[in-house]
Amino acid sequence: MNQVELQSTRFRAALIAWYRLDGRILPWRTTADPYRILVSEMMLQQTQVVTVLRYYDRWFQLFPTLESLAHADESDVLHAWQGLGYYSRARHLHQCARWVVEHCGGKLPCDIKSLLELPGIGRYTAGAVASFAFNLPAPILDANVIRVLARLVNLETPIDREPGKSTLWELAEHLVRGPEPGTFNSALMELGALVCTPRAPACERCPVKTYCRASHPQNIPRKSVRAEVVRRQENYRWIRRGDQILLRKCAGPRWKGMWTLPLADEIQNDEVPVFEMRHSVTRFVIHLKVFSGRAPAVLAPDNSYHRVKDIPDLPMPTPHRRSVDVLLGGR
DNA sequence: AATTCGGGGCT
DNA sequence: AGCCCAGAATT
Ligand code: SF4
Repeated sequence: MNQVELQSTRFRAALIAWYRLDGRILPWRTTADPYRILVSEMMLQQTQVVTVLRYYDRWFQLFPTLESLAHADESDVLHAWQGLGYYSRARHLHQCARWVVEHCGGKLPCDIKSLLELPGIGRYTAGAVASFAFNLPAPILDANVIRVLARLVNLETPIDREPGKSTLWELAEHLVRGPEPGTFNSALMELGALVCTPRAPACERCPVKTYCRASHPQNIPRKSVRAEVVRRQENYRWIRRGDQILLRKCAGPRWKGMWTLPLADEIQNDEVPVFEMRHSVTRFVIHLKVFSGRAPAVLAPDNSYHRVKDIPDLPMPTPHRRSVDVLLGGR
């Protein structure tokens, strides 16, 4: 065994030993069911653990198996995802379930290449399913692992473009080729979540500090400069006809398949909003304003009326759900 | 390679 | 107020 391999072997052992003692018990860590692993990985994309915990268990009450998800209506799937954001994840997960039930006998594939062909599954999620559900030595690279590995090798180039990205993938690929690849990947992520944190890493209690080359870990990872924030205003109408409200079904890509208030095309200077709020979509800060309106003579093709009692069951993005709740509650 | 896609936790 | 988060798809 050469020097590098010897170091790697000890590194893996130290990290896994720490994880067994200090790792958190999370719902998706106490199962090897590929469906449950997949749902957790889809929900956790760009979403913090505490947020996912509010959705995870309820998901399986609604869709206990991959097959039940495959047979569900997209509207119900989006409704269960309501509030989590990045709704294409829900639509892709639904499409994924239908594909696997239709073409794979209801069993998720375990090899990376097949997993990558499924909708919504990229390099990270494929590796996560392969390693967590099937215990295969597939690398993962998420925000936690990026931070840990970049600091370990003191990577000072940007981690969100080449050649930094490939450097990290190769390192992850090398390290996972040891015993218990699934546990190792979990441990790597957990170190990033609990010890090797973004602002102030707790190096003094780090189980792999003797392997770490970062001189100023708080300055790593480095990222490309992000786009400037752009402010936008969006105007909507509150149109009531008896016990019904006019809504619009989004055709996407933003909020595709979900219901919002109908867009207002022209606002007169003297109109005063009946509701307003700010919310953000990545680099956009959106000032949402709702104006009272009259029922249009001709209904736009994507608009339709819905009874007040049915609105809770429609999938709606958070800002519009809040608008409707306030406007209905404040009668 | 750059941009888009949500929403909330945390400092 | 700004940064960050178990990323993927599209352009
Ligand atoms: S020593 Fe510090 S910077 Fe290095 S891996 Fe551990 S926590 Fe992160």
